[in-house]
Amino acid sequence: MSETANATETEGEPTSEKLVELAKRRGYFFQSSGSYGGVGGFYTFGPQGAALKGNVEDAWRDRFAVAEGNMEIDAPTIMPEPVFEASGHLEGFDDMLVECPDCGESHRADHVVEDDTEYEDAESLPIPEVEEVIAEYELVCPSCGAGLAGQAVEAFNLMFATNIGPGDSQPGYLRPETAQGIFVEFPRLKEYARNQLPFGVTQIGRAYRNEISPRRSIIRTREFTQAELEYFVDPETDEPDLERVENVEVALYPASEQQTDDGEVIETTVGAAVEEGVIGDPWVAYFLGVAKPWYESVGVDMDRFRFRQHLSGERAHYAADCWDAESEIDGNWIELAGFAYRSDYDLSKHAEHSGDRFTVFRQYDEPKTVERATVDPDMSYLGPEFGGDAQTVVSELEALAGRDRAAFEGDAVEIDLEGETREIPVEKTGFAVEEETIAGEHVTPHVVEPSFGVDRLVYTVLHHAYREDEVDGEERTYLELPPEVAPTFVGVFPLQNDADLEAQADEIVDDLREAGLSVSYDDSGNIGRRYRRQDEVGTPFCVTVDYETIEEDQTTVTVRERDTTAQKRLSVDELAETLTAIREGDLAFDEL
RNA sequence: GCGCGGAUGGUCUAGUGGUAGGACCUGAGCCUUCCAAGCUCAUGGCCCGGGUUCAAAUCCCGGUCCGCGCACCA
Repeated sequence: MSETANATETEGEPTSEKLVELAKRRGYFFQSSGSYGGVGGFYTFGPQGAALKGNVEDAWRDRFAVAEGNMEIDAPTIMPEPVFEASGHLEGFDDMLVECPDCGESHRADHVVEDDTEYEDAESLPIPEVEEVIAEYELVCPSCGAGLAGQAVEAFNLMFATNIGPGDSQPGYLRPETAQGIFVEFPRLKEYARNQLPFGVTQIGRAYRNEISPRRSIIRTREFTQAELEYFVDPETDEPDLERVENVEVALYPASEQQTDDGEVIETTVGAAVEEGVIGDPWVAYFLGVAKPWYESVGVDMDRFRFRQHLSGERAHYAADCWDAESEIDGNWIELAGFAYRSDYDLSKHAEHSGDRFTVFRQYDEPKTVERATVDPDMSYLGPEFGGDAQTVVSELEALAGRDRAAFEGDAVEIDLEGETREIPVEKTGFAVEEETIAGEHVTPHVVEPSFGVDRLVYTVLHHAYREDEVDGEERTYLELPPEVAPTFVGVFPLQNDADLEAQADEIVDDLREAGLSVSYDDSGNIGRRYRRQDEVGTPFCVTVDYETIEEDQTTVTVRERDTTAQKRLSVDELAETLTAIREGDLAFDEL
């Protein structure tokens, strides 16, 4: 796979340019709203692209939801403002930009302030204050040195804002990641998991970011598809089953290697990487081990694939360890997925903001018995006695019972009420020491988050599948897509314009479609042209009906394989069955 | 958001102040017993707006979009 791949990389225009052209021409993807001049950062997947993307999503679902025993949900793309107040996107997703009046460069205003003043967390300052600081310190443009005083600082939030319902009473935002839709519904989702940790919830869907500068076709867009898994674990008791992935070979690029000049990618196994502490968190290691063979199965070239650890500065403060899956495109590494241990950050934030309970009850092996001091004050006494302060008195009594049981040993208990010491007869407090059985405790689960970018993966799969070779002296372009994800699985052709051949071919098309295969019928031009057409969209097999097919008793057709152009004769009766087996990966063309 | 470069049929491209040509693709037909062959015919285009001009696809300005660099990428 890799030899031809590298050959196509070495000369001529970059594969990306040829691929983008092919994608446009053959219906993989193209810029949206072209008739209206186009709009930056939005792409439409054409017939081939939509099928490929759908197949990739199905493969992801099979592996990360079905095979892992996780549950999939489908949440809205619009959520109300409080969700993003809790998640931190409303504030943290906001960049402050200031433009230089001389050279026109835009800079992060908070960075300018932090670099040249004693302020350390300028991002949290309100904008007018940042403007004042810039004026006060006479800060200058980092590029050209011109004064920035008096320049407006603009807030730029990467979330798309909208209004829910008529008027502007309820602001909402298009989600900048699919994850919040899972976190927000946690209290209900944990019920579906029967309150048992660990459990995982997946979601495949669109997310939106109003990027300042979308780039490089579908690699960085404003609307994109994510496939995310939020795996909820009990941080004290749950451990991944590393044995299942310990022998998976991985290429790791740890932070320590990135920080040296001649840092190298380490070829190792998941098991060894955990043992040697290269991967800090075993859950992250587990999912790296699941992801690697999966990426290979959908067509990512493993010679152009690695896991890169985030540098400490790159990592969110709550994340213990974070790795990205990366693929190489024309010499550049792009992020395909992130694997982060997010601790209880997300659930705690939503618990705090919503007031709902984002915990799971962890039952002790043995119930614990504890003594607890309680009060049950006689309000018919406290009310008349203390009037409006009665509730304060109750609170004081409760607190006192918790911290100083001995205070209730006499006939009266003393409490402090606004600096004044007051006495209350113990018999009126309802003081009691009770034995209580505690069966367990409420735990906020920690979250392990493998988060996949689907569009970038589709791009990588196409890019890594792109091939140029020669057949009988003629140049050929083809996509070496794995049969499992190829948008069209088989082309069916009559050898020539001939009513009998066409009739037989039609019948075969019906049979194959009935068997659930994606079939393309083509009877135009000569046979070679039709093969090349299918090669270019990556159709793995072509079936040709010739005169032998209709003359013989035992009807056969030729089946031609895309990558080698080799042909074999197969009986029509077993055609659907054989091709289905190949698509399922149970049979190889070579074995026919 | 800034700087540089670009935008001509579906795709790739030639070109000039007087509204455009090629190649491939696509469709119809002929030919053709397995790899982009040949022949005939057909469809289809100057990114948008303004300005200069008798006349603008061409020159100028603005915008949109694309590529690259800077910045950004929670």
